[in-house]
Amino acid sequence: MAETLVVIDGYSLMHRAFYALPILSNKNGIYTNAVYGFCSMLFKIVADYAPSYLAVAFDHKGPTFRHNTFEAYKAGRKATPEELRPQFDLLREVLEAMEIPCYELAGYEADDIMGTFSRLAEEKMVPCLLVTGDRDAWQLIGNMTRVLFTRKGISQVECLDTAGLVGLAGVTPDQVPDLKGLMGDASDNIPGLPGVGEKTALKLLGQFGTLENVLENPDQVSGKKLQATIKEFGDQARMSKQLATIDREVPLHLDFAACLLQWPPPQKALDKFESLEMRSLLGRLPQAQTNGGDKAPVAEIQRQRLTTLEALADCVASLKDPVALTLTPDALTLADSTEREYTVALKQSLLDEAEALDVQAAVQAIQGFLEDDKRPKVLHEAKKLYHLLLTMGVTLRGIAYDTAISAYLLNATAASYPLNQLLEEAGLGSEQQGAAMLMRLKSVQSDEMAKLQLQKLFDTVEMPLVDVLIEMETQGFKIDSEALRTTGERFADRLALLADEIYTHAQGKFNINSTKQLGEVLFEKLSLPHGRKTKTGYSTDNEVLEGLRGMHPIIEQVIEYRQLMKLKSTYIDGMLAVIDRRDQKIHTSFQQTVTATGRISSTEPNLQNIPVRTDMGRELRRFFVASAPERVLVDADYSQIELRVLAHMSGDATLIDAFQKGQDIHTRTAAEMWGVPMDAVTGQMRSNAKAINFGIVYGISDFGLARNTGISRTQAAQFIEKYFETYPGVKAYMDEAVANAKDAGYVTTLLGRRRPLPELHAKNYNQRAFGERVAMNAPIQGTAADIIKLAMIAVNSALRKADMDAHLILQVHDELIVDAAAQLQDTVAALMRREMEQVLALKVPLAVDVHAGYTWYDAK
DNA sequence: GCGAAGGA
DNA sequence: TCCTTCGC
Repeated sequence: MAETLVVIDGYSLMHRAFYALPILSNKNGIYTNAVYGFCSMLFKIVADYAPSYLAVAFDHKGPTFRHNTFEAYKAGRKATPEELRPQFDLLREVLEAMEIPCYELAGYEADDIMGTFSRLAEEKMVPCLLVTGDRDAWQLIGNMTRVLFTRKGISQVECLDTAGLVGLAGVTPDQVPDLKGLMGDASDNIPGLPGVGEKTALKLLGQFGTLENVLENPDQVSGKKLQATIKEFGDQARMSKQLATIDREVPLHLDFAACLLQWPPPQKALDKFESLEMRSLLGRLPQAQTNGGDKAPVAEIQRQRLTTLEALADCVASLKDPVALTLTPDALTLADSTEREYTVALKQSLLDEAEALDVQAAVQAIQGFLEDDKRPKVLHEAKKLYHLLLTMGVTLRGIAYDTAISAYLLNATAASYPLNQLLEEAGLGSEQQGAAMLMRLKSVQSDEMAKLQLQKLFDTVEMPLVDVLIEMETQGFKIDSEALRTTGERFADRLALLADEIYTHAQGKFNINSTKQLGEVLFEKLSLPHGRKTKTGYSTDNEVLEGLRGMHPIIEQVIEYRQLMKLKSTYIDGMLAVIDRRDQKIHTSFQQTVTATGRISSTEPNLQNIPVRTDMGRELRRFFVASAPERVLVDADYSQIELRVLAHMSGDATLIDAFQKGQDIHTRTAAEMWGVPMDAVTGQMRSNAKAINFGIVYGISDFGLARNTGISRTQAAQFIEKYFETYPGVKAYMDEAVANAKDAGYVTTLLGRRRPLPELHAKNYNQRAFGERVAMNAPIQGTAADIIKLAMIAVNSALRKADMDAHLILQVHDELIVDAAAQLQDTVAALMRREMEQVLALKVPLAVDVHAGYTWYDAK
């Protein structure tokens, strides 16, 4: 088609886009999903139809000529959602930048403008394509005019010409207003004939051709009731038809020359996409014009449907490694590096149920492939898939590439890594999420990782770690649930007693767990002096309560109540709730793509925050036991790993010396800071030095240090200064780390793990200061995380190589726990110490403490 | 500092 | 959602 005019119904398409896409906001908190969807659709139309002219028509706010005819026209429409409304102005900005004209006119709707456009186009013999979800526009279809109808969401569209319309709706374009006049339209509040729906209306039009003919010959209509309706409501039907009839003579100058489409769009539009974080759109523009340039064109994927288990089995046998695989409730898809995707529809799918295969059967058909570790697999969130397949009796092996983990290495600060978003960001669109797209994503990510030198970290640390984490999760941690339950009951009794005493002192019952109510009781009813306030009331945290100790007997009881409550609810009831009935074990989930620093986290339950600091809390570790009576737990933890890493990375002579001599680091720090011999360091001095070392490790501010030690902020700042004088190498390293980070926009660990730091260029001082602390701290904590990950891989591999009856079951940041046969206790202890200490050579030795015992309490 | 969790 | 508390 030589030249085509495309006119888009802006309001309609924005609505479709808005409801089709999740409400996403960009980093400035601006909602952009509808604008994005609109543009995505626009891009697709341009790609598919290559129009010469393009315009967007909008409804004008305020009444239209239709309201003069019928007051209630479009009454009762839902208000535009809060998240959508501001996007219309944004869309206009985008369209302006693309130099695409927008038309609207007081008193008219987008339909009328489209109708006028299409009349003009027909007069000029220019083919015209109208894009809208509004069925009214179907009446505009003609020789030169077609309607692109958004069926569902924005991905499915249908291009309708006259024949297509007759096939779809059973009416000709001319009859569309008649149809609506008869049946009405609830969404526009057009009445039509009462009791006449689509079926009756179509029947009548089939018989009489037009609405007028129907109204003039009511007696020829079958059915007494219908005849009466037609006689009584004839005028209403005429008016309804009139309302539904599009005005093709809008008094508006429609300038085709102004609609001449620029493609690719001008640079200012590309900048606009960039600023709105719609970079993926850029990748869909013609090659020569893109900014970055090297995005692969999104080629068509050839899909092949597999409908038998035999075909599925043949398929995996024929695919070249590595093989990408996705499994959703709807479908199993497979692909290798060729551009073909094999799809198996699954039973749960509502569509094609007859032809669909059973998941279990499909998985079993390729069990050999799934369990073959010699067949590398590309997956998204592989660990999740592993557990899913395990419930079907299949052990997933050969996990070679996880796109979620790759995305995490490329940007560790994202909130999550959903596949559709990754595809979108990679410029691959978000609609198709099968194995072929997964394969393409891998290739985009691999290029990115190569550029950022993350390949080695990915291949030698993160991917091998997946198998280790899987094994740990599968092994689980045995719990003495009987004893745990008994203790829970004891705690409950004690809590009830405490509550009673607290109520007596408060002269009345209240909810002690409610900080609001507790604050009111303490600071209003009992008139105790209140300290800090939070946003919503008095602060009642432990620090405040400790300050009130001795002022009222209720205080100590509240403190004890708080502690017991925490222990009972989180650690007793919380653990009891997640013990696997089959094996009396807790199987935590390790998250590999969550923390900004590179640590792993543990959920459902969190086994990385089991109490150890207080005596009562530590007692709970007695319920975490070896998996059988003749077995033991071997617990190995790195001593001061972060400070050792700091010594290595900063090269500070004093710090290195301290560790090489195996000295107590806090005592040495105190001795250096106050210029006294180590044996003259008092408990207070050591404890202050410890607080500063703690602050260095966790990147706290002078403000935070002051809070933790109870000294003033100024004094804390002086302490920090003094620390830096003591360790000038550390000071120099920290300064350089911040300067480098400001320059590069990110920091890295020893193994090259990256953390982006946009905060460093924030206008706000606090944000910037925060960024600086992160720049100093993240490489330290992140490197420590790298090291223990290496250690996990090394320990696991050594245990497996020696085929020992011993398994890693837990990691707590600087600590690894192995469940082992009792006779292996010393062997395993030695193995763990060796592997952990030797995993990486630093300028200072890595020291590991190892303990063993039947319970976790005894193994510390 | 980070992350997980419970309770209101 | 906020507050609090547990670990590293």
